[in-house]
Amino acid sequence: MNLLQEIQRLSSEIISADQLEKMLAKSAASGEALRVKFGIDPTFTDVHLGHAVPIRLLRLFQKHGHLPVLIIGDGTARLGDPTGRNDQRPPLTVEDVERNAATYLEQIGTIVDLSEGKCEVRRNSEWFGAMDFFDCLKLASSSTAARLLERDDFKKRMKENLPVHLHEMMYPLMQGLDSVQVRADVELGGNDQLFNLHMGRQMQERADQRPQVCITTPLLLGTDGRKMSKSYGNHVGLNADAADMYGKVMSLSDDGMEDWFRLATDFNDEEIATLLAGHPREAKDKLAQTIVSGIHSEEAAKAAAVAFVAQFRKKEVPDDIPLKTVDASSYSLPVLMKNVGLGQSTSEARRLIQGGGVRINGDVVNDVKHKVEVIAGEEPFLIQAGKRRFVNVQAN
RNA sequence: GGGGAGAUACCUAAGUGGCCAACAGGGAUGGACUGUAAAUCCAUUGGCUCAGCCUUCAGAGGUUCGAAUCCUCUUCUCCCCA
Repeated sequence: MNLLQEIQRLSSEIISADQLEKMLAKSAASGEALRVKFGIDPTFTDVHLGHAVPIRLLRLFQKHGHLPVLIIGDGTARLGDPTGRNDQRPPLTVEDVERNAATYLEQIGTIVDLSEGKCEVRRNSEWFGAMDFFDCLKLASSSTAARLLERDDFKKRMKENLPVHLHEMMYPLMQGLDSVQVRADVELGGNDQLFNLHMGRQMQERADQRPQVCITTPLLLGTDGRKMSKSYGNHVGLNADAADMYGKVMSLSDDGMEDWFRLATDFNDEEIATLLAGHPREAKDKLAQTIVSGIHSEEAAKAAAVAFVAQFRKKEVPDDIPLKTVDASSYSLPVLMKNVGLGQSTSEARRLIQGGGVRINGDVVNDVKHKVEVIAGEEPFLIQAGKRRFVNVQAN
């Protein structure tokens, strides 16, 4: 498989493949690396496996000698890419943005080599911070309302009578200006970024630059088959610990495995076909171990797999249970549970108890009035809530 | 600027004076079954010192024995006209 084919395997749309082919050929001949732009907005801290798909593609370019240009959207973060949610994002402070950016780079660094000369990291506040209102007007004049309203997300919201704020409409222009500023040859982005990527092309043309090739990557769906999102809890965070990550992948629906193998591992198509032909559980174990190995280590992945089997198939109690201490006293169970973090409120704990989901030292307790004596100097005892929350409790 | 419609719990969405902590669906959580898959079934889904009490229906006031429901003002959104 040549590079172009490999790129195509990991992408859903390339504008245009012909242009990319020519660029690659030219670059190979001249030895001049392509500048491959990828932008991220440090609006939150959790980068998940879905975000990793374009980053893995970026790594592919890097492996072939091209230069990743990572844009930290510390300017655009001020507004956040419009998503159609109508909740107002609280404005991020400079510190938030910096902290998020640092976390992002750390997590991205597990996939792409960020070292000097191998990668270029830019912040778009570099140019946005220097613009005054008249510059903004000039930026705004580079497109039209009709053009911007073509964007799916805006179109949809207009149709549903939801607000579309003016500043949101500036977002694609800002992202486009990034491309002009860094003279991108190629820009990568998720499926939903196509419009923004196009805007970069258009704006580069206006600035007399060669328009970038736009490549979008398929959306990696969450473990439940819906869009991967932290708010659905169906995501696999890149900063999750090995055990958690392994467990999350194991909860993936069978239908999702093929995509996950292709987009989140390095197996080739034949290997994937072979794996999928076997027992789904075995295939998923392979998938989970491979993903955990890539981000943590092979040993961590093996350990996670062993612990997982023990805990969920043999229903054993895991080894590393957090120990919480409370004042020695007599507690009603719901209150004690809330105090040790098993539940947000006593009402929630009460529900868990009534639902039969609470065990003390292995025995189900379904009496909400159950009293627990925590006595100084005694061995800790175990409270389990649901399948996977364990806490040891002891008097402090 | 003028006129009209609307804001209900995580989401969608009923409710137009007492039967409302608020129908229904989704989601989520717990349980059964299992491969922490899917499908299915059951329960729960504001808080608390839990047979009771307290705080919720955009916000602030008001009417009433009693308001998510009626009135006034405010904020926000959408539509039509200018």
